Amino acid sequence: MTREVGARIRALREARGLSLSALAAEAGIGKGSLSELETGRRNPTLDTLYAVATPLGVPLAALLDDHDGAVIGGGGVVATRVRVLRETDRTTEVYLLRLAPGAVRTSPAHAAGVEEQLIVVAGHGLVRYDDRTVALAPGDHVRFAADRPHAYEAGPDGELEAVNVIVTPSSGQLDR
Amino acid sequence: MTREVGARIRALREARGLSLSALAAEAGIGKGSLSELETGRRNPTLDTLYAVATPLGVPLAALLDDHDGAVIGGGGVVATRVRVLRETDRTTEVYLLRLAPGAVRTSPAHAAGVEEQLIVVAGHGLVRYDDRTVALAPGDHVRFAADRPHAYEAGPDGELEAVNVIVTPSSGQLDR
DNA sequence: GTGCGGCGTTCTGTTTACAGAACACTGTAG
DNA sequence: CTACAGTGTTCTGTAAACAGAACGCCGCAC
Repeated sequence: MTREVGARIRALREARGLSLSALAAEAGIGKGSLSELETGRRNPTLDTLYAVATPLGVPLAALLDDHDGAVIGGGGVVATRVRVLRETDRTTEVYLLRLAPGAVRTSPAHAAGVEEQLIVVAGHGLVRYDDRTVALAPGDHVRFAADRPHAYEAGPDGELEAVNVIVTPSSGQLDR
Repeated sequence: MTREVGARIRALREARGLSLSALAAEAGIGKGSLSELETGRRNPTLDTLYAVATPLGVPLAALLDDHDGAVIGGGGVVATRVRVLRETDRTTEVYLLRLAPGAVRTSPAHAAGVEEQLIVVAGHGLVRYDDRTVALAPGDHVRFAADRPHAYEAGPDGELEAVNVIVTPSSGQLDR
């Protein structure tokens, strides 16, 4: 996570032809801090992130990569965010999940009212929610409330690939 | 800044009917940390922000409020982000600036290629860039390269209100 | 060759974010 | 009334983010 953010900052900085020292000076932070930040060895503070984003001329979200195409994965699981649609009453996120054979993706409980759906594109596996375990095969569709812990698990003999849609209700005052 | 983020977290938490203790437990952080974070007395770490965003079921950007309608101001200056349009080759941001009488908004140099425009809606003031000082009156329009430090200044006898458009070229690898 | 200015990294002491405990407060049960 | 389980706050020691200095490296001038 910090590694990705750091790499993104370095890419943005180099794209602008700025030296590390120059960006640190513009941002008003120590260049040692920026060096360790870019190499992912620091867990930056909100202040620091903001200080860096400003002279780079990008919104903070660009550093966090919280947009379409974000890749969240790790540990045999790759989740590519295909689409985020923020509407007044709900946010819908679409991911393409790919799990290596045997890999498990566990999710903590989301907020109340969050619903997940899954359509298997390829491979076999399991999804666990509540006390149920449901087998997954290509073409299968699952829908469940995601306000409890749940997990996806790829079968042992092949990659599991699936489309995952998460709908989060906005509970009123999310947007103003 | 930390104050705004904290307030937003508290609003999201209460909207979901979660107690502070419960959210802290779900996020895996100390409840003292969350308390001080929500009251704006802490400058949270990237890890902490991410830990809090996850059980709330929102993307990180929702906590940072890096979207349309964001209010950036402070110190006699209020900047309301009216619109952000992110395209493949450039990002365009539109702000409505309001400066209290005598207030000054200084900007550090943005990245190379960034261009700003200003249309004065009401009031009088000055804009400084390069070595030039240009007077502003209602209806006036200014356009300049923002890759050098620049400043807006409201006149002494009334609020200055203006539309500010900032165009940042994407320099290739910003989006992937 | 010797300087010297720039680069990014690593090192130093100070500040502070962190987890968790102790705390004060409120409502409910008995 | 006391006991208690819940709330959010403030306190305490530890880990780490911070600014800035010191360092090693490279390229260029001379």
